[in-house]
Amino acid sequence: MDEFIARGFAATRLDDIARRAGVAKGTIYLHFKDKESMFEELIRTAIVPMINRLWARPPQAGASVRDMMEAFAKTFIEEVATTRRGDLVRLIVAEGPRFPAVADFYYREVVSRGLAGMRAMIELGIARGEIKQKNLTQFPQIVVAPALIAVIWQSLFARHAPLDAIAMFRVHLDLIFGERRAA
Amino acid sequence: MDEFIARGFAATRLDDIARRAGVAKGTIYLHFKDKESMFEELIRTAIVPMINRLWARPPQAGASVRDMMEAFAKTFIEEVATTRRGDLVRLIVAEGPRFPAVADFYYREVVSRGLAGMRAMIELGIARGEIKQKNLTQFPQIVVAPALIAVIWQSLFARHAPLDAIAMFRVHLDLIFGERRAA
Amino acid sequence: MDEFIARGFAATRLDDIARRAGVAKGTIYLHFKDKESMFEELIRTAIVPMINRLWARPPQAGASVRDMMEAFAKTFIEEVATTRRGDLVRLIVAEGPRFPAVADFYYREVVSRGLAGMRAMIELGIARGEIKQKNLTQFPQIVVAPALIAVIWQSLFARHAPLDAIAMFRVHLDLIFGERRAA
Amino acid sequence: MDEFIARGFAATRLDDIARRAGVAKGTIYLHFKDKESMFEELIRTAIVPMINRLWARPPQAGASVRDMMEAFAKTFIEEVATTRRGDLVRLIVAEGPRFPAVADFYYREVVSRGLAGMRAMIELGIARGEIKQKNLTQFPQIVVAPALIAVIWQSLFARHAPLDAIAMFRVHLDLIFGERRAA
DNA sequence: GATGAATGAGGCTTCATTCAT
DNA sequence: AATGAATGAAGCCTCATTCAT
Repeated sequence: MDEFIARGFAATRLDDIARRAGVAKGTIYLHFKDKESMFEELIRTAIVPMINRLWARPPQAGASVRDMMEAFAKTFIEEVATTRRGDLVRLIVAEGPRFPAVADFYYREVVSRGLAGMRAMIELGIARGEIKQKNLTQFPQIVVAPALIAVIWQSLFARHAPLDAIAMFRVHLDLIFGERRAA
Repeated sequence: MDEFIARGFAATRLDDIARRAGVAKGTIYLHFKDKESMFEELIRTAIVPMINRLWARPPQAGASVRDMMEAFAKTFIEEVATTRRGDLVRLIVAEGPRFPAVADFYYREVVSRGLAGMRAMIELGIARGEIKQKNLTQFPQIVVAPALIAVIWQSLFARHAPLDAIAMFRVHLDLIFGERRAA
Repeated sequence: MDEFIARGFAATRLDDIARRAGVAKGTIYLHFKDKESMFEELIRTAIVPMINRLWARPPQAGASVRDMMEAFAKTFIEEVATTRRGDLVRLIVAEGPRFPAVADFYYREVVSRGLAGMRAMIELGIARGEIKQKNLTQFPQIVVAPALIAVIWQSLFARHAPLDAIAMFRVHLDLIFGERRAA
Repeated sequence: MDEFIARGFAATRLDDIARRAGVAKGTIYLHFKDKESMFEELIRTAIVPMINRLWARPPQAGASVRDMMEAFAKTFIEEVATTRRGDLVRLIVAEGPRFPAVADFYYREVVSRGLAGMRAMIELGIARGEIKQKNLTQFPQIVVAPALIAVIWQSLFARHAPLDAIAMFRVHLDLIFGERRAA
């Protein structure tokens, strides 16, 4: 997987994968039909731990919705955006159009579920009066958008200008929940 | 360019490019040193019209900052996100890490300039009292984030669930400027 | 090697080499980095048996220096000049300037060693009184020169006028040792 | 011609020839049928001035045969062996087997004529009593051999060990004419 | 006559895939 | 089950040759 992440599907050689995996090239074909299906299966299995990381920290009992979202964002940024898992997301964006099976799987397992969870949180926020804006429910993507920006920024522009993703996300939450009084 | 967008750098064959361009394979090498520099130069020249499209419609005289941002977003979504130019952005995200020259150029010409322009608009909005939240100035990325989401959604998930990018952006602007009273 | 000898480096096709070797084209690259290093390595390994042939027949115990030189020349002409090994020498002359590594190796392994051996023989000849001319020690090349002529003549002019290389060398030895009384 | 000498037939590009000649590539085809015939014709025309150089200095009236040969060798070494014309000889040795027309022409115009001239000189030397060894007449190649060695040495081994070709030729002439008493 | 842009055949090299061991 | 040497299709690139201007 690391090889695919570093070089993309086409530029990754089975030779390198085999060496990295510590097996012979032929052995790969005992587990996968060909390079394409290996790529698809690897992505699938790599996504699972990412999902687990994301949903690992359950919201605390008495937490505000804002705290929950902030905790979620913190997890995402620390566990995904700034790690190799973030490049996994970029890899999916990069190869998705040529691997519909990958895009499908990612949509089903990550995107739609993530958005559903986010929508639930928004509705809770509205119900509790923390969130004023009702129509946000229609577009939970908006809440997540800066997190995706962070992922892309990290691998494309970090060396031009570092981005404090957590600070950015706090400002974003200020938009949604209103600014906090004290820092 | 269309070939690169459709297949990515590595999977694109010079044969196809030549056929599409209506020239012989050898002719390509009268214009480009090799496949890599062709890719980089094509991207560079393809970005320019995209920039022009984006900054083509000047803000109207008496317009509010929100109107300006909405107009900008509309332009972006209509001229970029829902066209082949959007795939160009995705291509840059996909190949950027392996083509630093491309990422650099994109950062310099599009990202840093775009963010600077956006920051200026935010400051104007704050000065005019349209925008309450002062710290938004630090992260103009937040304003643009849903637009990027729209680009990615378009080419990865559109067939699973269509996304009304303009409506999404309006909701996002509601967060920044406060909800409008009437539709 | 035969292909390189027959056509020179540039005009030799890997296709032909592979076919002649009875392997697929790709197999070549399991043994050599590229065409150039294959050429250099092949030449190196082809020179070794040539050297062995040359130094194979040890000078007989009671032989005169002239006999030793004549035996050496006979070996060279029979084993090199009139065989494919002679074309190897011509190949080195032809491609040497463009393959310094080849020229270097040939100088080290064949030329400098050969000249050293020849110089030793000349000194022995002088010590024994067989050779009158002392300054010949400075240029052992002179002794070998007709042998090289024979190699070149063989592949360039043999069909215009055959050359009896051994007879020529005997005349040359007559210059060095003085004419023999009987045939 | 310089391009062919520097790189050999196959590795020389018509592009470079045209640039060096200060004409366009197409213009070459107004003068030559193709690359091969251009090579052959260029070699032919390049050989002519070499021949002229060689036979330019006529033997002086009262000169001894040894003086004549020494003058000839001096001319050859100064005008051919140590100049680009020497590489022309090496080029012919290199490409001759693949360009029979070249080898033929060279044999006819240079080799056979040169050997005939040399044989005449030898006979004169024998008639005058300068040369003792009668059978040298059969192999005038022997007289010329060190000159050819000098040419090859120059382009292959000069940087390993410089060779004083004129001194070598004098030693060689000592073999033929007997050593001179004083230097 | 001269040009040089365009051509496309052909060469070198890579690498996914196979299969005898 | 595992190996890795061998394969050969396919891609990039070069360059002799052509031909419209």
